[in-house]
Amino acid sequence: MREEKQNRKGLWTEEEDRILSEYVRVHGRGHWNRIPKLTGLKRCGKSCRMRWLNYLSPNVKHGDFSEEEEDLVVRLHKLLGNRWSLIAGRMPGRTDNQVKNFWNTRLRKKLGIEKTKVEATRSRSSKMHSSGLAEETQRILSPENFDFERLQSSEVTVAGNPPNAVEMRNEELQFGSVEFGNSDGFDMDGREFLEFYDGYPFDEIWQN
DNA sequence: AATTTATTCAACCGCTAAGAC
DNA sequence: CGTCTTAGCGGTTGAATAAAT
Repeated sequence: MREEKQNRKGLWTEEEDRILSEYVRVHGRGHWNRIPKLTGLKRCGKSCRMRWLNYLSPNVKHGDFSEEEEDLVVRLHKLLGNRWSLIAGRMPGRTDNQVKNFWNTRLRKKLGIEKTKVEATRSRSSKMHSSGLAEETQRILSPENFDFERLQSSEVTVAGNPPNAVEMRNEELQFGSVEFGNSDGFDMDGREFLEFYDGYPFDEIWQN
């Protein structure tokens, strides 16, 4: 018995957006795959979740990235690699998808970055929680790979409020201790470095 | 003006972690 | 414990649009 529950794919129509927005307004976010049943929307839960988080949510900022945002993406990518969600978590109003697209289409070209080298593709949290981030941070912060003078002589400004960790649950994030340039007596852990790096008190960012 | 080629980015897919039961 | 469901991440695709020919 082939039920006719063929879900739609492709771009969302205004009507579909309206239905999804109304559902979220009434029921809140979550339990996305109830939506097709409750609303008759011909979209799978995963698609609904994505559409809300990346487009319909009022937290999402639309339009081109500003100069400041671009600068921040460059810096954070240098520090964190292709961890788009982490980067987006530090960019108010921007989603991981937006950051990823922006990097791959505009910045990669602009910065003259060739193919995908063996670049920090840390897939996912298990690695972030354990030694993965510490290792990666070590690598990036090593004197060969990082220009501290340039970093220290520049200012980081971010429009809007400090990014919060809502929907990200990054408060569990832990940074391994990082030592670099023992010769110049530079010594901070990853947490201290991030504070230094973008000028926000760590707790302000990572605890909601 | 028509056709081809390149660019953009919304959306998809597979996979994994975490949670529910 | 195991199995099922839900949430989340990042690489990749392809339709829509723009630029080039």
